[in-house]
Amino acid sequence: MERRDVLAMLSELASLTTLEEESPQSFKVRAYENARQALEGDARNPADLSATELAKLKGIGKSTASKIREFVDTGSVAKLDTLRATYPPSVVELSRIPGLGPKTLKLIRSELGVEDVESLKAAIDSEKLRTLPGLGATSEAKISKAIDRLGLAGKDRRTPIADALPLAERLVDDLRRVDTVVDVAFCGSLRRFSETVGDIDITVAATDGSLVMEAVRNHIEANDILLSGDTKTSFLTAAGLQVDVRVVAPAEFGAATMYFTGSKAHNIALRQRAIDRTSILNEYGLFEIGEDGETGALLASASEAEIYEALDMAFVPPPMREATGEVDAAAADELPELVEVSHIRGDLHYHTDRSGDGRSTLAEMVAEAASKGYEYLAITDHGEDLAINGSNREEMLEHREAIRALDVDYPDMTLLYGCELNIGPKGGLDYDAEFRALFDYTVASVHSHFDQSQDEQTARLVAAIADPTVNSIGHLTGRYIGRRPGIEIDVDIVLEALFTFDVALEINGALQRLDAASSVVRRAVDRGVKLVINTDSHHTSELGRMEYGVLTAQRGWAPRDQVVNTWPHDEFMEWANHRRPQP
DNA sequence: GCCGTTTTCGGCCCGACTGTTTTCAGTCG
Repeated sequence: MERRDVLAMLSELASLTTLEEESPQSFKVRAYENARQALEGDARNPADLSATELAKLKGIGKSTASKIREFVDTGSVAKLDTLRATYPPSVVELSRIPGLGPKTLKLIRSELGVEDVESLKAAIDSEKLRTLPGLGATSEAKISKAIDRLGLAGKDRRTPIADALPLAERLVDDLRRVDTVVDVAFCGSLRRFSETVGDIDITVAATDGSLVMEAVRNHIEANDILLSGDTKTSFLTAAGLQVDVRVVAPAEFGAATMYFTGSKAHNIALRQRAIDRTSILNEYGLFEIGEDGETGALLASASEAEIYEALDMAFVPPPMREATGEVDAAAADELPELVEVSHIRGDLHYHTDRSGDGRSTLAEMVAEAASKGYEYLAITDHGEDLAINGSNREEMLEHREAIRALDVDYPDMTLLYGCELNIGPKGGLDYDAEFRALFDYTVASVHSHFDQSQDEQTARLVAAIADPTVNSIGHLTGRYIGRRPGIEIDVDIVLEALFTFDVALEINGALQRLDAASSVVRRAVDRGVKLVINTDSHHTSELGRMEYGVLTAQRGWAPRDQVVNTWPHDEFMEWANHRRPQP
C-alpha cells in the first residue's frame, strides 16, 4: 500500500461525500480534505501508522483514522463502498459538468431519473429540465453547452504547467498595457508552481475596472466568455483552459493576490488566524473587528508582506502555501531558509551540440553560463549508450580537450568535463568504470525502459547510485507532466540509497519535467538527501529554467544549504570529488 | 468529521456572478 493510494482514497471519499452532503462546504468533506492534507504534510507512509498515531495528526480524528486503517488492512472502506453504490461512475461524471452542482444533480436524479450523461441529454432535448424549480430555459441551455464541451473543460481537467505558464505570462503582459492598470500578477496554483493547473487566475490592480473587463472579453485568447461582471471575467481558451481575471483597486492588490494565490486550505488557516486575533481577512484586506462584530479599521492590504506581518507571522513564499505545516511554521518563525535563484552558483546538467539533441555550441553555451555569473559549470553531454544522442570515447576525449582549452578563457568559472550517463535497464552505465573516472562530474539518468516493474526500476536506480563515478541522479522518473507518467519507483528505498552513497538528487527545471517532483523533494529534504537544481539546457535560451527548478525546490521546502550548487566553489568541488576513484 | 486555557458541544472562511428570484439559492473559486 502506497501513500498515494491512501491519499486517492481520501480524495474520493471527499468528492463522493460532497454529493452526499450536497455541499463542497460540508464539514465532513472539509474533514476528509484536511485529513488528506495532514498526511501530505507528514513524511511517513500512512500505511505504516497505527490508528492512534494517525489520530494524533492535526486534522485526523478517530473516525478518519479507523477508515485509513481499514483501507490499509483490507484494501477497501465500507463507507466508501456504500457511497460508490449510491454514486456510480456515470453519476460522478455528471458532477463534473461545470454549472451542475450537487443540489441540481440530486434534483434531476430524483425528479427526472437522470443517471448518466445520455439521460441528461434526453431530458434537455425534451425540455424537462426547465420544468424543475430553480431551473429555466437559460439553465437548460447552459448545461447543454457544458455537456458538449465536457471532454474539453470538465471540472477536474488539469493542464500541464508547461502549457499554462507561457499563456499566463502572455496574458499578464497584455493586461499590463491596458489603460489605468497599475499591476498584474498570475495567482492560483500556477503561482504556487503546481505541476498541473485547473485554471489560470489573474489579478489586476487598476483604477478603472471596466476597461480591464472589456480588454479581457476582447482578448484574442478569450474563445468563450463564461461570465463577466464588474470585477470578474472568466473565459475558456480555444484549448479549453479556463482563465479567471479579477480586477481590484491598487490599494487592495496584496490582499487580492494573496487571496487568489491560495491555496484554499492556506487561506482558511490564515482567516482562522485572523479571527483568533479579532480581525477578519478577505480579498480586500485584513480588518479589525469591532465590539459589535462590524468590520472596523483596515490593518493591511497593499502587499502580501504587510498582511503576513500584521498577522504576526513570517512571509510564506507562494510555493509553500499548501497548508502542509507552513502556517504554524511561519507563526513560530521556523520556516526554513529556502533556496533562491540568487543563491545558485552553477549549473550541473548542461548540454552542447556534442549531444545529438543539443542545439548550441560549447562556446555559446559556456558564454551564456558565464553571463549568469556562475562559478562552476558541468558540461554533461550524453554518454555513448544513448545511441542517437551520445558520444563515443574518442569524441568524448576530444570534447574534454575543447572544454579544457575553453576553461582558460574563463578565470572566474570552472568548467567541468562531465557526462549525462544513461542508466540501463539493469542499472548499467556507459563506457567502463575506468573511463567514467575521467569525468569531473556526472549526472546519471533514465531515458528508456519505462515499463519495468517497480522493483526492477528501484533496483536499477540503486545500482546506478551505488556506482562511485555517479555524482547525481538526473530527472528521477523520466516523466513528461501530463504526457508520460515516468517510471514507478519505491521512493523511500531510492532516497535511502542517495543518502547512504551521498549522491545528489536533481531537480530538473524543464517545465515538462520538474523531476524530482516537489513531493519527492520534500521527502528527500526530510531524509537529509543532498539536492542539485539544474536546467538540463540544450540551447542558450533555456538557462531561465533555473527559476522553475528553484520554485519546485521551494515547493519541497528545500533549504539553501542542502542544495549543492549553492555552495562556494571549493566546498562544492570537495564534495564532487570525494568518492570518485582517482584515475 | 474535527477540535478545545473561555468549549466534550457548538462552532467550523468569505465573496462574486448568475438565474430565477422580489430577497435568495446554487455554483464556483
